[in-house]
Amino acid sequence: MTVTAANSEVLIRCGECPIRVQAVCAYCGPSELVSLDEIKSYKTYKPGETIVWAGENLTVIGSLVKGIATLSRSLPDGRRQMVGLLFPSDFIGRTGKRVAPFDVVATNEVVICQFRQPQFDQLIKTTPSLERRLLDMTMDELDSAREWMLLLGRKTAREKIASLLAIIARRTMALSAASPRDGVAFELPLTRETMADYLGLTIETVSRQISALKKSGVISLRDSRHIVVPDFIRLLDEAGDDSDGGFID
Amino acid sequence: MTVTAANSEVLIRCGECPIRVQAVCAYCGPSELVSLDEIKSYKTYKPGETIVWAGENLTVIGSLVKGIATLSRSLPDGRRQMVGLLFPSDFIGRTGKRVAPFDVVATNEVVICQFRQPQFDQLIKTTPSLERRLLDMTMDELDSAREWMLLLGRKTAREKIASLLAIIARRTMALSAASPRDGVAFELPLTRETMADYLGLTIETVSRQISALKKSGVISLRDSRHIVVPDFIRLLDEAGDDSDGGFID
DNA sequence: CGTTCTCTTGACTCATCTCAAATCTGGTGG
DNA sequence: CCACCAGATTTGAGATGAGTCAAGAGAACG
Repeated sequence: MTVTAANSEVLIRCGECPIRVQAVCAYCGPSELVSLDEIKSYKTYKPGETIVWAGENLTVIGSLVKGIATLSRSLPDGRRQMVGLLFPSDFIGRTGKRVAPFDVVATNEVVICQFRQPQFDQLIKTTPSLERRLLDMTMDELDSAREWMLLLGRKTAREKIASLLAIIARRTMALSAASPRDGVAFELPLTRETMADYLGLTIETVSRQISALKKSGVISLRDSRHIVVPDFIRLLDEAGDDSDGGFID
Repeated sequence: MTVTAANSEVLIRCGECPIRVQAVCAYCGPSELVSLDEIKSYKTYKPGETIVWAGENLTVIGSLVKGIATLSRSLPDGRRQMVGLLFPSDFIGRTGKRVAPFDVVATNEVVICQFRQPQFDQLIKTTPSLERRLLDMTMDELDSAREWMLLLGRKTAREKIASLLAIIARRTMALSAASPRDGVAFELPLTRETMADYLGLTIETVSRQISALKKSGVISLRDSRHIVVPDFIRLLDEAGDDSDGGFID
């Protein structure tokens, strides 16, 4: 209904939405989708644009439809830690909370299916299928956050890099249905700086460890953003997890 | 109903339960409590006992009633990271998941109000007040986990120690309604090793940083487990957060 | 009063950070 | 097409914070 002039986007019906089966609305039936349709609007954010400021009023609630956004938080002197990566279908915002605990920043062009605040809060109270889906998604995120805590607290720089590459490689493999022993190639959707913020390292250490993994033959680079992994199992070994634990699910 | 012989405990009615107003059952009405009463039983765990093993079948679902438990995960070579601390009223377990992602270990004598698995899964589907409370609790835990990621990834050893002490001090102050400029004294409920596992440090570094904070006059020790904080604001400064952000809520 | 566990402290090592410079990349305008 | 520039990345050299190894001091317990 209300569509901001600057950031408007083609309207999509929920029925044709690309993230429909995974987003917060995944368990909704047709009539519930109609209710959602009434309170949603699409907003587009430019690369680098801050969608939510930590400490400010949390006004944005919705589903990420397209693009990648980062969740992060900084110390007063500028040290920054990413605490989450948001992909299409991930939920942004929190019901019943006024102050945003973290920054949300668009890394590339991002489209959000944004719900109007009071209406959404109301809707979720009367729609168990919404609430259940949100609970499942939140629990999954909690598990990944805790997994990441293990990485941040206990892994070496080399293991951190290997873990991150393994996660991205696995997502790529899942899409192409390749076997672990085949090679995988993918494009890094992150700059060295974003990787550093994610892993709790400096840019220089990230760069050095990538070079070291290249020298060991664990990976090879076409250019700085295109990684080739000849043996996925080898990469997993470098990540330090049990070969069947952690990141395999 | 079913009470294990070895670990039995005095039965409590939900109405007289000490954690009633904060636990997963907080939003339940009287009739819903009756349903819970029918599928719950109390179990006691000894200090050091592992309540749930990571990677094993997740059979325990319930509320921590008494004691403190830790959530942690280890790398194959033994490096361990705590990913959560469970206090009375915290929820243990996860609906609809077979494999436990983390170890749950009792640090002292722990009592759990344990629900029978299939019945609880069923109950939560038909009881919105349970589901809503669980969603709120899970979101709070997700926020704290992410807060902790900032600590693990970006804080120095001294800041990590100060942050942990600040959290415990604040909880103590909240109970006694003391003002920040007053002195606070409390007993550490954790060993140096548990603190190290929590903060992503070694025992020796924990010990050294506590000594350093003592030498700076930020804290003083009666003995190794009894901390006195003469000026809470000073402690917060050492924690590195914005003085009004982060751990104040 | 040993025994055992927790905690502290010292000396040294090493991984990661810091500071600095070089290289590479893509884009812009002439 | 080329020169130039700004941003991203790599690499080097040195500093340092935290880990490792080892020993000693308390405290708790039987």
